[in-house]
Amino acid sequence: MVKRKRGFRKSVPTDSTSIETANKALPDRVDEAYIVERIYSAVMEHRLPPAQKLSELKLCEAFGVGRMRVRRALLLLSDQGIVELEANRGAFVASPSPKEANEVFDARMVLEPAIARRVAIETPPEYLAMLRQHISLEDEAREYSRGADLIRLSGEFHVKVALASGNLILRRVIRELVTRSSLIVGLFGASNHMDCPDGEHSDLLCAIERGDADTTASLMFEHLRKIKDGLDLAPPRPKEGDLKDILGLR
Amino acid sequence: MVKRKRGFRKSVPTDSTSIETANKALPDRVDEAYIVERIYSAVMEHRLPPAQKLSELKLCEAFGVGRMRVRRALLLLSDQGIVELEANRGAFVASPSPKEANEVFDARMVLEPAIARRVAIETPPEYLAMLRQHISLEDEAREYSRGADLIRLSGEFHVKVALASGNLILRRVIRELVTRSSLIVGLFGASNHMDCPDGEHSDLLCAIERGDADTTASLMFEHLRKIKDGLDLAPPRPKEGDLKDILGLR
DNA sequence: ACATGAAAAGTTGTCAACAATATTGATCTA
DNA sequence: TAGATCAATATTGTTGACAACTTTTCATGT
Repeated sequence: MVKRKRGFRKSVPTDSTSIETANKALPDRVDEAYIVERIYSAVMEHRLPPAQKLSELKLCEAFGVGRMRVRRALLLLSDQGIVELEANRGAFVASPSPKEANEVFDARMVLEPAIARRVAIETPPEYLAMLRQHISLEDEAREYSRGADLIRLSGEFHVKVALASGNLILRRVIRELVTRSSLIVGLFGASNHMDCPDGEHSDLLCAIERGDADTTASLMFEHLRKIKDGLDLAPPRPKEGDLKDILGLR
Repeated sequence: MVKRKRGFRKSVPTDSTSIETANKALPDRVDEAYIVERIYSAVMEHRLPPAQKLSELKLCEAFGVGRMRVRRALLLLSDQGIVELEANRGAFVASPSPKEANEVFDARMVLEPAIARRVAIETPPEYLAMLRQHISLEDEAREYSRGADLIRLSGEFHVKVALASGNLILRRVIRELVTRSSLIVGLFGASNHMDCPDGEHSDLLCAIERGDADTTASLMFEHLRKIKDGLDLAPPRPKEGDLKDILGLR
């Protein structure tokens, strides 16, 4: 019989796939939002690969929390397309199909230029400073070849641009899409993957700073198109049930 | 004349707090998504007013479901800003503050013109037909003064425009915002509330049909601005803790 | 009559046991 | 040995009981 040990929340032994790789002290009160947040981060940093099993028990131990909290967090994540729930089989990090990948980038190419345009038109100076600082973080990560950080920062830039609109709803929408994009890049990124080509974030910010709305929107659009074109979405991977088709047994 | 697809609804007397006002046969398998869907609809039709208590027990009875399902549905709804969860007090239909209301319409005025523009540029004909048909439904509801239907249809039009992009992510984003808008209109709508001024949806569709992207985007923007201007967002209602301020006890 | 406070009732939050399903592993057969 | 069959194990899904908290009711004293 397995006895459930609940409540020890310090120095839980974690394997390489653990989402607690970057061990942080857990907050006093771990709620669903916190678990969601941590899984979000792990996905953004490519520490949680697509299709990774997310066992309830392991999550319970990792966060020192009862099963209910974990299940609620997984439900929220599945509602946002970050996690896939399979009945009686459990939760897995989502592995988007090429079709879904297309849809995500399609949505981003519609939404993000509009948001960026708005930011270019009117933005409090403190947000511009934040974006500048972020870009220097990216430069630093690139200089020291800190790949994991660069991946995360590249995504976060887009979230911060949305945040610069001052509208948390827009930030939330983009954050969801950026996180899913992180999974997509992990799956379909070609070997020469430039998640966010070098100078483009800087160019974008320049356009924003000088209030050039049209250029900003178009730079954002092209930027996203470049990322998408860098993916290898051609072969729609067969799904489970398609074996019959492949073997000509229909 | 317009053929009404799903026309008659048996008028069943129900108490005012039931979300099952429009009694439908429950599906065999009621899952979280279904409950969420029904509450969405009830909010869109202004049958569920802001701040309405959503008791777990009553929802369990209404849907013939265990408490777990209801709780999971409420969690999803709260994540989308449709419902507010207060610890140990339960779930209430959200009643957005003027600030939140501003944020919602602000987001819509950024996103929806961009989506509409995209629809104007390229849309499968079947979607255009769907939009035309929808407008005739609106006309019919207006002609027969079926207010509840008109409210719902006015919101649904915006969702369908997003759907016409062929991108379900965009549809989902807009649906969430439209539903929250429904709450906002219920709270702040002036007496002469024109949820969606008469001919504007039709004008918008015309611009879409002739592929005039710029006009489409600008019509959508102005349309939303008009709706927002029709709201009375002036007096930021005091919240709980502000009593001290009011009484000058700070 | 009013305010105060304690008990009662009702609702939500949490947990643990149980049921249902999936996965693993051992055994058997051709 | 490869494959199939079936028991053993592990994981997830569900339910009901109980704890924690809030709201209501009611008794008491001024």
